[in-house]
Amino acid sequence: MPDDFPTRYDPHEVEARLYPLWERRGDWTADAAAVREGRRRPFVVMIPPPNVTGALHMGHALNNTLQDVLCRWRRMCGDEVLWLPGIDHAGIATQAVVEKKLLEERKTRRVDMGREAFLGEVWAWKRQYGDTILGQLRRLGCSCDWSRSKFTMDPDLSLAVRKAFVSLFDEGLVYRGARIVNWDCALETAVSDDEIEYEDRRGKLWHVRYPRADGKGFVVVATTRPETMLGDTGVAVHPEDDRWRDLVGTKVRLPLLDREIPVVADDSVERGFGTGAVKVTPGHDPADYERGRRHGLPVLVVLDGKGRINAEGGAYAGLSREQARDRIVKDLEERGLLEKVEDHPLRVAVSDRSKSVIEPLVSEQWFVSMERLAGPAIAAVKDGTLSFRPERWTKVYLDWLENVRDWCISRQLWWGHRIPVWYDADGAPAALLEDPAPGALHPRTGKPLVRQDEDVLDTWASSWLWPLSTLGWPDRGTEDFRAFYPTSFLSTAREIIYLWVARMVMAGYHFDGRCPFDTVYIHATILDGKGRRMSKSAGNGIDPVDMIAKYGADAVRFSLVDLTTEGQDVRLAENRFEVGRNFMNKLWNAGRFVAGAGGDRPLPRPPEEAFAAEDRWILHRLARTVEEATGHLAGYRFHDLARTLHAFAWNELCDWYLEIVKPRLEGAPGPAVLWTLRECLGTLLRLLHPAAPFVTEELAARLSLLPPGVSSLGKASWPSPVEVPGGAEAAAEVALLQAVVTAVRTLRSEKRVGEADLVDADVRAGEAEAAALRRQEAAVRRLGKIEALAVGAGVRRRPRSAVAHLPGGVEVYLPLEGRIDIGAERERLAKEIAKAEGVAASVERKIGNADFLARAKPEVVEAERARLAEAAALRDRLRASLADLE
RNA sequence: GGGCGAUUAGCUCAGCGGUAGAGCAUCUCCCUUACACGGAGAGGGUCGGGGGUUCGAAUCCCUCAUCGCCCA
Repeated sequence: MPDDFPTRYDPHEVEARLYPLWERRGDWTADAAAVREGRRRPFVVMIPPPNVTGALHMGHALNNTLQDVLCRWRRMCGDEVLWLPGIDHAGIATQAVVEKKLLEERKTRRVDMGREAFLGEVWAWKRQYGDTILGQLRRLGCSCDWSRSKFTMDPDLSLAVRKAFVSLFDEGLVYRGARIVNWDCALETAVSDDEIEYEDRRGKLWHVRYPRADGKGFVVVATTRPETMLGDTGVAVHPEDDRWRDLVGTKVRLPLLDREIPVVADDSVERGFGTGAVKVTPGHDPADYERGRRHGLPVLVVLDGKGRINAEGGAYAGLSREQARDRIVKDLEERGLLEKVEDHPLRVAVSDRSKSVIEPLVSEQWFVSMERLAGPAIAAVKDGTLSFRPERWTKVYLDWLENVRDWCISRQLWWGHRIPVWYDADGAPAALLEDPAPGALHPRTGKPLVRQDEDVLDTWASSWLWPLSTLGWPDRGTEDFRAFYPTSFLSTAREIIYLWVARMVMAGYHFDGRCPFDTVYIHATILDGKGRRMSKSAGNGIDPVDMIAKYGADAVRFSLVDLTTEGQDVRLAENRFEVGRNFMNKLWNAGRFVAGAGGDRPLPRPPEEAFAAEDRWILHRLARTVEEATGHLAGYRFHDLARTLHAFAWNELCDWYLEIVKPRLEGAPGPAVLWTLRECLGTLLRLLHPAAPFVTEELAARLSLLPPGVSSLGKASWPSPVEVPGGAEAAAEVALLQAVVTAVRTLRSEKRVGEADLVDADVRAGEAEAAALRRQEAAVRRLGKIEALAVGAGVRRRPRSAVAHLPGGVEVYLPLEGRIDIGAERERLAKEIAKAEGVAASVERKIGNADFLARAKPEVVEAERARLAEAAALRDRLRASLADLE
């Protein structure tokens, strides 16, 4: 074996060499002209753009592996594939990271340095770290079209965002207003409903006495958040609550601030909660906001952006939420206004980004009115234009769209797309496609524009345009847009079905009139070995880059593909990658073996009659494998794909074909065996190439398995099944060979006869089987380590020989006198007889059942009859064997 | 509170109406000239509990239990 074909596959050298070669050669650069001229069908995938702040995690590794598998496959099928990569500016997350860094390193806050300077810092940060994750995708082997890589804040994509905003504004679908929003006090910005999560916490329920204005005692209200009483503008009771009926329309005095507030009746009040009377704080509670609106109560906001009590809070102004609560509770207690305190479980809203407790508060924000946009997105799945895999995610998508709420799109941040709205001195807004010149006038009011809106847009306001904007929209006439839009396939995580997928569909329909993709594949969630989500904070993550370093990219990819069953979550422990690594090494060695046997040079296909039975068999199996693998890919059945290829390569090609054929490879091997080996290996490498691009490419090159004029496996055509004359008959012959060899091996192992010990074997079989076995005699003897093999219908069992009973009446005898423990043998046979009797009896019962005969499908009945015959025959033969033993 | 998913060999999971499967782990043997990241063989499951439909259920329906995710 040549030294340059080491016994172990070294992924790192191969990966480091091949990837840059592929990329430099532009193998994945999509050709719009080929599509426009009708030469190729497009297959377009938009990468879910990872955050600039991000590093590759297992979810990315899985998602992008699956996308790459499909892209590489479709490319081999002759499609013009565009897999467009890019990054998302991730407004909140990125700004938070940079702010933190500045504070730590320079003790500077963004407000101290100003907007311009701060944005300069973020851009610098983006330039430094922005491509990290894209580099990691390269290590994974992703075949993205890097020439078209995009960033959501690129000028062209920013223009798209601006265009989208202005047109929505002009259509009246975007509006500004004071609404209750989720306020993140740490990041000092509003966030959307979809960017918060809920946590169960232990809290308290404070029962507070609100004195009646008429001096006749108190109304006791229960609250989990006493500090918000500073913003109370009413007390509400249920209209049919007899306890409070006479109170409706009167007033109570708000303690501590000594403000008179009305008691109103509202049927949203839960009578069973506390005393049935609740405080109404329209400025700081979504339900109270609605109640306040119904009853015309004023809205008081008592917190500032950092969550501190503002001037409305009188003596409490300047205190944090927590301090204010303590002080207020203490003050109430001192005044005898605290009736009782109970433990009370509650769910608090927490910001996804900062993990700080969300403060609902009323503030002026921009909203997108969603209902009209949702209509076509709903229709798309109902009429089949858009489908989800697995299908059940459709419901999740529909549920959200059918109950969609308006989308708060303004963020009090600096990093992002600045809202393209200017105001005149009266505060009338104008949304403009281009920055106005100094002194420009408001297009509607004619007054000078004096200032631009300070806020930026939610990051999703650019992501939802991703398929459109990356291809040139708002210019729908670009070559790329005309060739590649709408796209084909989107693979993403379930948690962004609404955040991203639904919104992309809405944007697609609204701005272009078409659905942006036709298939949405929701990939598995990766959990740790104990079934928990992997997360940085839990410290239970497995870093894919580490795994690639340790096991190789192909091993990681193949393992992930193998783990991907339809929609099921994946519990991932590190040793799962050994499956992939071991398989890659197996392949490598199969290649090494074929090369060593002289199979590394192309040769013409020999005439049909040159092929031996095992050649026809393996080629027949290869054709089935091609069929199955193709079907699995077309159906997104990734696990099945991996399993099919693994089983063929390992359990058929390596375990049997290579072993059977070894003697034919000694000296000067004939063309049939070499050709068959090359055909199997070459086809297998192509089938595996989408999942494991590196080893397959390397082996194809080393063994000259690339078709003439083709520079890379990725450019070779996807195999089609090639039928083999006599394939099925050859398969039967090899199956018999396998059965006999396996039986001999099992008997030896049971009888403790080592493989070094050659034994004789006698096989009794019918004429057809005997003939087949005689043809395969050399292989049977070699694989079974058999000295002399006697085969025939007349073969009789020699005394004291071990016996194995095979289907079809074939019996294998190993004369091992002296090595057989008669007692143990008797026991074994008795056990097998009992088993055969059990099967026979149960099948007899079944066949004896008239209902079964009448109602079961004929082929099932037939199969059961055959099964009974087989079981009965086996039982009889086993009994005879037992009798022989006595 | 509503929805979705899971519960199959020691572990991780396939199978989803007609004889219970894989990988890993375990046990035995083997460094046989492709591979010990390997080869040969073996053991191991009343398919969460209960009820139903069916000639027949791990597979369909109902119900209970446990775990997980999403939404409110």
